[in-house]
Amino acid sequence: MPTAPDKRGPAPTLRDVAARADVSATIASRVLNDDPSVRVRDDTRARIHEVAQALGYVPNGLARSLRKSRSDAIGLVMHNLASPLNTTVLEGVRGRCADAGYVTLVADSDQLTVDSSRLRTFLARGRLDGVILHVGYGHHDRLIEEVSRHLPAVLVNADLTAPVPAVRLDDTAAGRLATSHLISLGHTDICFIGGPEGSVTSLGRQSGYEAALEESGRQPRIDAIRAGWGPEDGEAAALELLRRPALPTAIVVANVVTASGVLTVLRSAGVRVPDDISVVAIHDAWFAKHLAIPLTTVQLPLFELGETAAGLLLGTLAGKEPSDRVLITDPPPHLIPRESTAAPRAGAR
Amino acid sequence: MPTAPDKRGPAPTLRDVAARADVSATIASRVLNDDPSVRVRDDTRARIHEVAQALGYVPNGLARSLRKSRSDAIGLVMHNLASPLNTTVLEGVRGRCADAGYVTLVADSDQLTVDSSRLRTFLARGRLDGVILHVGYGHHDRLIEEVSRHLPAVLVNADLTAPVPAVRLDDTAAGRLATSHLISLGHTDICFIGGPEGSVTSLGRQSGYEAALEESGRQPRIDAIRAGWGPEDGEAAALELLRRPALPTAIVVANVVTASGVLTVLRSAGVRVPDDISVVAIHDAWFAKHLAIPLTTVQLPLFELGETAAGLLLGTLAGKEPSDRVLITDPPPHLIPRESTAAPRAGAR
DNA sequence: TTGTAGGCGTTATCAT
DNA sequence: ATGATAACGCCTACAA
Repeated sequence: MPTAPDKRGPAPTLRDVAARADVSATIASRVLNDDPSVRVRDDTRARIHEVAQALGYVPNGLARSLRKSRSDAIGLVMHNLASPLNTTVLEGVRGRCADAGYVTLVADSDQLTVDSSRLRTFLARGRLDGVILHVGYGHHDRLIEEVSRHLPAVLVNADLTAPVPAVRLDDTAAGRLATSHLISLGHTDICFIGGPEGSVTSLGRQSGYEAALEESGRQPRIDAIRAGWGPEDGEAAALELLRRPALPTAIVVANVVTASGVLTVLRSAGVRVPDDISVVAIHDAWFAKHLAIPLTTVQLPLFELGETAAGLLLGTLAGKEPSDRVLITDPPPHLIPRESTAAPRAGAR
Repeated sequence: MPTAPDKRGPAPTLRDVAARADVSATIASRVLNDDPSVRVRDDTRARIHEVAQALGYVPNGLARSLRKSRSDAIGLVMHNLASPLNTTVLEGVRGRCADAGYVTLVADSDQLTVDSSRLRTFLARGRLDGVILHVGYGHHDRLIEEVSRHLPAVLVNADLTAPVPAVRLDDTAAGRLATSHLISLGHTDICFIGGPEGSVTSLGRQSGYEAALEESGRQPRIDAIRAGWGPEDGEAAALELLRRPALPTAIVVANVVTASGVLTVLRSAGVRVPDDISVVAIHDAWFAKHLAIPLTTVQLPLFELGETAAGLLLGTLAGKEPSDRVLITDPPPHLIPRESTAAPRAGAR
């Protein structure tokens, strides 16, 4: 057990260590930081480490950062942390940063937008070396502009073409995969339930859906409903569908969370999945198999998305010239078949 | 639009502002910080603000923190961020801290435990004013000891009695509420599916379950299964139940995530909920209504848990003497009835 | 092989 | 009403 310095009294500084070890602060600093260009006698080195240990010396990160003008900290501005999808991205970011010796500060994009003093607190110069922005589909242009003016920044799944490096998932490929899965089961009457108005993520998935339909040849019918990313948006969209004279035989939902609501509404309406209608959603998550009916999904590399964004930022900080637009194609979208998709009923159109 | 300082060249410092405004750094500092004890001519004050604005001056948080020896940052060491339950706690913490002008650094407890150099990076003296530890049921005594030796700390739902302030939910009340709901529906043969071995959270909920049974009078049968907090633990527990010669008429599951797995397995086994068996779980979450069957839950104030923990820590930092053990009883556990609970079948025991 | 001195940007104390 | 100075703790030329 290391000797506890006990929380009484001020924490020992480098000079305390140096004094006790009978060397100058310079030597102590260089030895403790494993500076290879310093040559000290082995016993001196040992003594310094010993004293540091005994005193429970912990270097002051603030002073170090001030001196080196880098904080080894990055900021993550995140939209909707309640979504497990976003949490996965966060984990990817945090993991990669930790590997590189960086710590991660988390902020909520909505709060930062509402209260500009919070933004300033967060951006307080020196505290952050860079920022990753995952701000959703809202109108955060202003926030992005403000942040990227102060610090190196990377955008994740951003909906706008800002002059800032950005990382995206391959939404088109995902939409195409989901749709062609249905087509290969024999479906032709397929509806797309998308995200909110103006979301390029949703638009990308929709264009994949359309592409797959067109490639299938047979006079496809494009049928897209705008919804949102929440479960209640899925409920609303499903309700809208139910008001129609006839249901399509299959649905592609742009998001697994939205799909949760779709399935629940279909169930309470007595519509059987997949007998009456097939459903496939984009993004996999732990709960997909536990929904009203185990949901067939297209898995996208969310964790890698976070890692890539972090890697890009860290690279920039290390002086590399960043590619300003990255599309994550590896691993590619991956279909996870469960029970919500099947061939259309014999009688169905 | 504020004049952009452009990212070229070093950021302006307080001295730059002072020089341009033709005052000393002292005055500039005090004016910009609204020090009430400084009396300057209005035009001087205006000039300083103007220059700061024009230069795009942003104070350096590092230097300020170093000088004041406080960073206005707290650390959150979190276990299993993948769980939406934990995310809610995080949001509570982050929200309360942001209100108080603090930023939040997030770390993963497992990583911190595995790699001691990461712990040191995270704790780097000066960077954090305090730490909130939400480390789950694992054996993190060592981590907790280490952290709390360096910094003021608050524990959340911790499983051990450490000499550190701690905040807990009222697990006993939750377990009791869930169970008495079933009892009032007429159930007597009720099984409890708990969390992992040694979790005091689970133990607390179980003791509430037992208390409710005992209070019901009629020769209760205690029947508890140890499981875990993940959906797959719920699946395993349900499978175990299905191997029995006879099923109980109702189940209390200690966690809504675990319950997801329970419901899914019951469904694939053809056991109807709530006709054949009722299920109630502790903790509410957005997905509860979207599961194999909409799940009756007992809602606990997770967000408030985070807020309270943060409040306690911030209070300590402000010099208040902390109460060293807080049980959150307000709002009290709240039953949210859905479709997974009903009276036992007439024929049932 | 080791030490000295200066400065990172701020703010608090004391002086004018 | 304003300014000079020192100090927070560390790192790193440069000097010895």
